[in-house]
Amino acid sequence: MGKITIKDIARMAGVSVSTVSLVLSGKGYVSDITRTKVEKVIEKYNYHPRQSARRLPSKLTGNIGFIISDLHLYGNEVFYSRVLLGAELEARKRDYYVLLATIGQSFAPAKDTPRFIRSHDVDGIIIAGGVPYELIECVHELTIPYVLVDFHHPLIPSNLVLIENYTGAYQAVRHLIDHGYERIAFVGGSFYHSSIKERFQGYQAALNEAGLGAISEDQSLHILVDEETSDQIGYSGICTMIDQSIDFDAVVCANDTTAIGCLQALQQRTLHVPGDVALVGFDDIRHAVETEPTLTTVHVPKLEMGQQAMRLIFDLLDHPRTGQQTRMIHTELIVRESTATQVKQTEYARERPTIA
Amino acid sequence: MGKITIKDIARMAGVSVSTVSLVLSGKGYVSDITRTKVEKVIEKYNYHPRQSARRLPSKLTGNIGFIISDLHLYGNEVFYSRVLLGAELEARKRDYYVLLATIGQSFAPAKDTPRFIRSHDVDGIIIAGGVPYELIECVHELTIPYVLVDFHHPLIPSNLVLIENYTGAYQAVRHLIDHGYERIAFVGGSFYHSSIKERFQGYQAALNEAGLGAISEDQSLHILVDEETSDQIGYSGICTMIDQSIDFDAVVCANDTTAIGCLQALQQRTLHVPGDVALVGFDDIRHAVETEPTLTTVHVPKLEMGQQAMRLIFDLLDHPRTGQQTRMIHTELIVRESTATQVKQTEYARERPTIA
DNA sequence: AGTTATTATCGAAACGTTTCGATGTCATAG
DNA sequence: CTATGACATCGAAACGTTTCGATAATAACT
Repeated sequence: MGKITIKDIARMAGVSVSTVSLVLSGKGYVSDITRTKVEKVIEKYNYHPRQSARRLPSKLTGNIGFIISDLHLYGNEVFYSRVLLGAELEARKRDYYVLLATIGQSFAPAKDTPRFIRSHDVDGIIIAGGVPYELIECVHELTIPYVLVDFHHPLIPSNLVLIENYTGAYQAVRHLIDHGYERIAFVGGSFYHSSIKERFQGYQAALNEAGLGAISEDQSLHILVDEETSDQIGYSGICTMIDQSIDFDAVVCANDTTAIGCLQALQQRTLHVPGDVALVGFDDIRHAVETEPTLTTVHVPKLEMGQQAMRLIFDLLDHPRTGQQTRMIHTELIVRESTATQVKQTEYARERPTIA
Repeated sequence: MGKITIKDIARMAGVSVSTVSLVLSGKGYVSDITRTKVEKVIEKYNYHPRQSARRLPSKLTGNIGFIISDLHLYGNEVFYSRVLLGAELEARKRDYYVLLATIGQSFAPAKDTPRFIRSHDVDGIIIAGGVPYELIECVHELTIPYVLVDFHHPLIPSNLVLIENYTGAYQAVRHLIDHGYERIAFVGGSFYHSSIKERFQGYQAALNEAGLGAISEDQSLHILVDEETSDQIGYSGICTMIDQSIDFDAVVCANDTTAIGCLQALQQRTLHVPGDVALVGFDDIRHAVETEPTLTTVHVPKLEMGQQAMRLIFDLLDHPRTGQQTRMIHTELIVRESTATQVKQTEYARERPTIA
């Protein structure tokens, strides 16, 4: 059974190949009679045009490359997997495919360049999360549009999809202050990832504005380790502060994973959350509702980030002369048990998978 | 800058298009002089043939579809993300791309069929983890090869990549028995996923063989909830057993996620692991080394599973007349703190990301 | 010297689409 | 009655490769 082609359909419908193509694309003029006739044959043989043939005459490939650090995709966080899903959902609408490439921590342009770039197999590129700057520089040289999600290069202007980290952290700290907490610590990883830095700045701003400038400048309350943000950092951060008899009544974390590390350390040192210490995360990963107590955190709509990134790519494809764009994704504080003593009740993650 | 084509290369090297193609593919006869000349031009202009054009004459697309339940990909487990990475690594070697599709818990053939199947855009399909049987039935109807990873249909014979669940669980239980544990419980989820059933059977076999048949048949020691295996099941399973005053000194879990749920419950009820109760997981997910205590578990090489699946697809593509194949992936017991009281030391996950 | 292999190169067809321009048909307006 | 324009259909070129068969030159046999 050799695959059915447009020629077969044309023959069986008694029309020319071009007419079938016209029906397929909905362009040009086709009479209703002919259209129905052709559609019936297409339906009957379950014909679908072959992409590779379809893409040849047009200069496009119908693919978008999605690049992510292996560390981000295969670490504990499901964060970027959901961004990927969002991108895929959006791509689907335009019949585009997403090609995935992971990239290590170091980057050598010749060797590590994702092959879909070398083979001209994508019409656009999405880069999610922190990656080596060299990669961005390399992609910037290309003639195809690209979008950075939750990251950016300090010098190169790019199309961006960013989280409102500053506001999110600000609101989290504000919430703590409103509930009477004062000695609020911050635990996080490397500022290489600008999101972390912005969260820290939002934390400082809220303190300053509440007249707690002393706290915002008290370095003994700031655990800022220069490595990838992780639960390890949270765990050891808390241990350090306790061992050094630092006085704190709340902890704001760079992300949920860190917060979970903090939680473990606090519980191991028999400190009660939120009784002795309140705890706030960031991201609202699924795990945040599975801890005991559940975690107050700043919700980040991951799916939406992926969708926005893909839409931005399409916009750039449709309007090549557009300038650089930045799209902000807004966040929302989700108050759970780790900052408030309430009646416990089963709660589910805010973001349910969208099936399509 | 219109893209460079094979024609441009031919012109600049002063040879025919076919000769350039010959150089590219390494087939046929080309003199060393010509070859070097052509290669130099290719190098100079950084020419790479366009896939869509390349794939047209051949009947193949150069893509492999990877289907996974959204629940598996976006749940807490990183398990199948690593299988995907393994598949991608292997695909890369043959210049194939992996197209990802997620699928919900229910499946309606017309609506939910991944679009790369409808559009004939893949040469083969890998299905990872539990999916609705209808999907397998649908894929089975197709004329392209497909491989099931860590799952199978009870009636349809397929090409399979399976884990040695039985042996793995057997060894885990054996290990517990050897260390004097006797009242060994089993906690797990639905048998819809055959891996879970096999693990349970391995558990029973080890007990029976050690003359502990009474335990292997004691249903009060078997928490078998008919839903997706999760940490919730572990948590509530332990609570149930304790509340009913069931006597147990060890727990074998259907997977690590469940074990982590168990651990939380045990610790909350102030039972010491492994002092009061020993705990064994399955899968060796990254999280297993981040718990306190670290988790004894059965290591499953996830990357290798993906690689094997992709290699199997290629084998089937190369030798179309081959019969159904099943490839077993072997497991290994990793003893950590949750079953033995040892000096604690930092340990890293066994499976480091392979960067390529 | 003549036949046959082997090596080297090339022209042209083929792959399955889209799209451009040509050719008609048929109303409607002048 | 003829010009115009909208509608309908089609043939053929084009997209960038691979591959088949042709041609030719050289080498290796009788």
